[in-house]
Amino acid sequence: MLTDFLIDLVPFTHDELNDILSHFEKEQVQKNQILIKESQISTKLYFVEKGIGRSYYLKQDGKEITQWFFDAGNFMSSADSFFQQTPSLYYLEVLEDSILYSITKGKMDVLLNKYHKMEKLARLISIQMLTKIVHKVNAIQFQTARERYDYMLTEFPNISHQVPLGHIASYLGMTQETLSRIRKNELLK
Amino acid sequence: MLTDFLIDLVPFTHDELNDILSHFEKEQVQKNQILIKESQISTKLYFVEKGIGRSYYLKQDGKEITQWFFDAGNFMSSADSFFQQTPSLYYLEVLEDSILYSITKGKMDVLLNKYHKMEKLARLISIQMLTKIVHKVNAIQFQTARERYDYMLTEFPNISHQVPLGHIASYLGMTQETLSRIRKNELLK
DNA sequence: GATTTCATTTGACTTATATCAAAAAGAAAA
DNA sequence: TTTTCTTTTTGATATAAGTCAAATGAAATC
Repeated sequence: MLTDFLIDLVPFTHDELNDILSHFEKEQVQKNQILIKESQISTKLYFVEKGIGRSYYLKQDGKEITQWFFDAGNFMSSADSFFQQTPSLYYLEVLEDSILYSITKGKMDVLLNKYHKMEKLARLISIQMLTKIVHKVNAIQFQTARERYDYMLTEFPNISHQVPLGHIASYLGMTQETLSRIRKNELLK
Repeated sequence: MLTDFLIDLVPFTHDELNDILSHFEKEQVQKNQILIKESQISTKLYFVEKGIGRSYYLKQDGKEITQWFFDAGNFMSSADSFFQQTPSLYYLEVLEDSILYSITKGKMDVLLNKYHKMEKLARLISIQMLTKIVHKVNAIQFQTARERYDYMLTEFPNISHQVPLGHIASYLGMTQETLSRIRKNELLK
């Protein structure tokens, strides 16, 4: 699955691909395990082979705000913390028992320096993330709570019914109660 | 200024830098000129030497929503449209008489293929943009109208008093009237 | 300087969503 | 099964921000 993801973006040769994959490690992590805490500097980038992850932060009043969901088949990270080695703005956790492939910052730098194509890959992934987050901003900035939920259903169809209501509500910038009411009305439509 | 921006991110040699700069063109554009329209595929990436730009889109009811401001000293583009050659989600316009340096997609591809370091530069710029937009989402998602305005003042101190009120209001996801009232109260503080 | 045009402010009223509190439903543990 | 704990739903009320409309102010044009 990771292999497919990589060659879809950049035409690596067989040898290059094997070299790159050998820098990753397979990790089995259990539900609710935290991969990075807020203010820590991220040392690893993850690819979600199986499972679901999310990033979140705590408001002053202690409430968790989900910032992003990471579905299987995607990279998962506090991207700016990993690439720029700055303190993470988020916690990163796994919401179910999951299988991840991880690569350390050191090994990633080796690959980025060794392969021109690897830099290209990293650029393409960054732009993909940028595009996705732009979609989220557009959905959240000027839409009603109901329209935001519709965005959620199209952007994360799998996730929408697999994670606690409160996580989704905070991701969409609304309260749990509001989301519960929206879902109820959605059925009556 | 463009030169400084580039060498700050990647240590290009003198020759590399000259080669890269020779692929850019200087453009003088007038206030309110539109650089890309929604649904067009972006052919150029711009660097703002002098002036201010913004990206925006139209809601169904015809209202303009500002998506981003581009201050002098930054790249300006519909990034996903330029790099992925997909239809732009936005209009891109200049808000004052400006001086821009532009590079076409074709020339950019030449540079990206020629220089490993150029790919790195593009990656770093993409991640910078990603970081900035993440900050915006955080500000907008769960803060009051007043707090959002405070974010605006810190992220775009120069711009906050140089562009029409309505542009800023829609950027922050509030109405013009609300922003006007916030500014009034801000003075009384 | 007067006039038209565009941008901002102010006021009165409405509404979507938040908040607070409690009940119901579902899941996990005993 | 029963008990306990967690998550979701429902109800009543409050409030921040939106809408509509008019007034004021500033800039551009005659």
